[in-house]
Amino acid sequence: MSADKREQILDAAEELFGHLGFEGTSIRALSLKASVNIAMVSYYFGSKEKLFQAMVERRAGATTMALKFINAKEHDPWKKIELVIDHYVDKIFGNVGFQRIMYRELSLDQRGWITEAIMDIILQNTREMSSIIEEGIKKKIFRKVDAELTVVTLVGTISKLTLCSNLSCRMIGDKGTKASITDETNKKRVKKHMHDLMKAHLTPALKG
Amino acid sequence: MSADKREQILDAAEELFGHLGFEGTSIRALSLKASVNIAMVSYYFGSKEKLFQAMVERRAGATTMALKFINAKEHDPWKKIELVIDHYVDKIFGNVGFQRIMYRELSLDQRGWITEAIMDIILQNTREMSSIIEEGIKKKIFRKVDAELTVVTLVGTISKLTLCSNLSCRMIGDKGTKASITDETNKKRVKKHMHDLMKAHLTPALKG
Amino acid sequence: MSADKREQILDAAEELFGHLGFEGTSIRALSLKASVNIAMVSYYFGSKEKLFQAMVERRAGATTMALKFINAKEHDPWKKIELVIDHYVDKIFGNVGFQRIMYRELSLDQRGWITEAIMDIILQNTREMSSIIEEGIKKKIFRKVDAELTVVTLVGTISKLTLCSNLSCRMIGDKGTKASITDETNKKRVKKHMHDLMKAHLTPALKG
Amino acid sequence: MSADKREQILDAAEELFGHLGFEGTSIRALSLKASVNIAMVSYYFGSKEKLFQAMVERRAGATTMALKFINAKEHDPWKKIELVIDHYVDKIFGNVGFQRIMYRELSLDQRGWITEAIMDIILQNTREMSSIIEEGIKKKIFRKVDAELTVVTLVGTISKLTLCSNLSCRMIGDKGTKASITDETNKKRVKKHMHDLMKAHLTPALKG
DNA sequence: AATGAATGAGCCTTCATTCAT
DNA sequence: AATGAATGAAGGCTCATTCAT
Repeated sequence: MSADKREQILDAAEELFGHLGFEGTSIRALSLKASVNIAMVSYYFGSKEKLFQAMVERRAGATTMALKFINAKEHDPWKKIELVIDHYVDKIFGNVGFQRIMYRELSLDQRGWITEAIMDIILQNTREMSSIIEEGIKKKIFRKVDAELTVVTLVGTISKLTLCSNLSCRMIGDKGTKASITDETNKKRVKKHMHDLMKAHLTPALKG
Repeated sequence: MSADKREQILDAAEELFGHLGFEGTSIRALSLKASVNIAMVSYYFGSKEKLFQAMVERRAGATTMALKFINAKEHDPWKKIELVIDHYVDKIFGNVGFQRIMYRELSLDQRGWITEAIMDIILQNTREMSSIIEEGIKKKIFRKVDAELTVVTLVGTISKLTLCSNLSCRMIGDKGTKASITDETNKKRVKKHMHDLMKAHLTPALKG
Repeated sequence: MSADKREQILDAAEELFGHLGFEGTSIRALSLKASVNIAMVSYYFGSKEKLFQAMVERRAGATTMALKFINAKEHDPWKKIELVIDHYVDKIFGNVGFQRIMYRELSLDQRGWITEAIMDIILQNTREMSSIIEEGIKKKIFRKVDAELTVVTLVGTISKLTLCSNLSCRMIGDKGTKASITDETNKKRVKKHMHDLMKAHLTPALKG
Repeated sequence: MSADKREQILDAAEELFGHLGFEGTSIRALSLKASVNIAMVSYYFGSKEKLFQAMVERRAGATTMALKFINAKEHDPWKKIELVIDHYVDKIFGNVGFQRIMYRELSLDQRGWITEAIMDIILQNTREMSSIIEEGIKKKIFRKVDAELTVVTLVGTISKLTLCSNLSCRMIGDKGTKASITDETNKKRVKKHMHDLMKAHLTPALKG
């Protein structure tokens, strides 16, 4: 059955591209991992590059329009920020592999055709975040901060943790434990830190 | 002259590895860029991997022990944080290419031997930062925050900006201008944001 | 319907083999041209080689026994030669594609099994021609020429024109016109030349 | 040494392309035949197609301007025709392999870039022949024949013999002997036939 | 009868590296 | 010290063919 093997290849691609990079992953290794014949990649996707593209698009479809829902709801900005942080951490921590692929690709000058696609995926979410902060500022509920860089801080903190998970594990301590950066304990800790940080950052200064 | 060609190769390596990745850079392209014979890479460095290692080590030497100086001085924690931010932004923004290489390498499972080396370089600095924050907390000058994750935030914000410079330019606005993320205006804006963020984040809450 | 698709494949084969050669024609291209499924070639013919064989045999059947009729009739040698030339030119000019395939195949050392089949087709006709000339010589109506090489001349002249049609167009002039080598005007010109040549070549020398 | 292996490859190319065709010849077979590493073809020529081109150009250089010499000399047209036939037969019979490659390539629609080059080589010679015949006609030494088609006859007869040597051997008899079409005996026979044919064809008719 | 999926061998090319000079 | 030539492995991809339905 077609759909089966196609998915096997896409899964293998996500894993291998994530760990070894595009150039570091051979079609032979891919077909071995997916337990399919080496010719199936060309058969289903046409080429290695098109497989990469298909893999990005598959994941992109599931990633987009995630935060719109939150922003649309009639919460006050504080609640929205809280929800956004929780949602974003859950989403990113739940899909570390693909995150790596996207950010690595953004840092390369190969395959320019995909940069735009990836940026669109990311910008869609960051713009939602920006608009929440700007709304809070306009309503005088938030302090007048640099909204765009605040989003960078939010996104950057979480990216840092997931992209360099080995490094992050060593940075945030618990040296003895071999816990993954994405386990529940860490997830809670990160959410708490982000809530705390945003609370302090966005709360207007007291008068007098 | 030996030293000359060695440096030419290392320069070419930094540029090409930065733009195309390790696997995406061929020794042929490297030797062309460096204007040396193709056999020189193996001749001087032994192999492509060892060239990579040499390039990392060259840059690492110039990068390490940068923040120790600040921490040693007898500033109060607030001043130290301020200095650290300015210094760190300057340093990272001044060497975007090598940053990319390091972080991309950390996200790959190829060449495990180098991960440790890179982590050491990074951890050296982040630990300095951590110790500043923890000192401030102990002295009750700073609020009792998650020191380690605060460092992640600091480092993550700046990494985000430099690693995905195209994306960042589109995130932080000034849509009309084609300004680089690392130009002076942006550098000042980033420093200001970080100062502002840390001020709000670390200032102890007023007593009731 | 079976017969239909078989013919479609054979037609496509004749065209593609003619233009691209046996090795240069892929089964994929073939099935696309014939608008049939890619598996049909193996299904109907067993293999690419057997399809080639079938195509040769189909055309061979229609080609053979063409000149026998002329030789059998009770014409005098001069009339026979005239008829043979006209008939041969008509036949060859009317089927340039297959001619190309045959002669190209004869010049290759691939697929030896088919060489014999093709040679039989060709020899059948050239022997008829030989026998006409030899009959004329025996009857002292023709000069004592090298009958076999005379046939080579006859056949070679026409082969040359059809096999390298682009070249021939440029050789026989009318530079301005983009006329095909096989159009009516050229056909008449070629027949006239061949009649003229054979007349001069075969007419016995005057005595005294 | 460079020149050595380059020549070995070109020699192997001429032989294998001649016998198996361009598509029918693999680089592996080529490198085996030439006793060089498989990567040397790309190293010296860049690609299979460029090797083909180089092979054609090498032979073309040696082939061109062969007949000009004859035409320039101050012979009468009869002597010139005689010399041309002898020279042409010698040349073509001495290089059957390359002839095959050229004519096969002319009959294919692959690699259009080379068709022009080959046609130039051939046309150079045929135009010399044409001019000789036309000169003879103008001087009333030759009969008023179709000069261009006469050249086609001349060239076509010889092409026929060399391109389909197996066939030709069976056409021109001596069935018992396994003699090559290009051996001395056959060469003489062909020259004699061509002289004889041209004599008869070009001699003006006697006046009444 | 007819097909889309699947196969493994082979294609040409480029790779990092080593050799002879 | 430095190089152009040479190597064998591996690269992505296409091939003719067969399988399961």
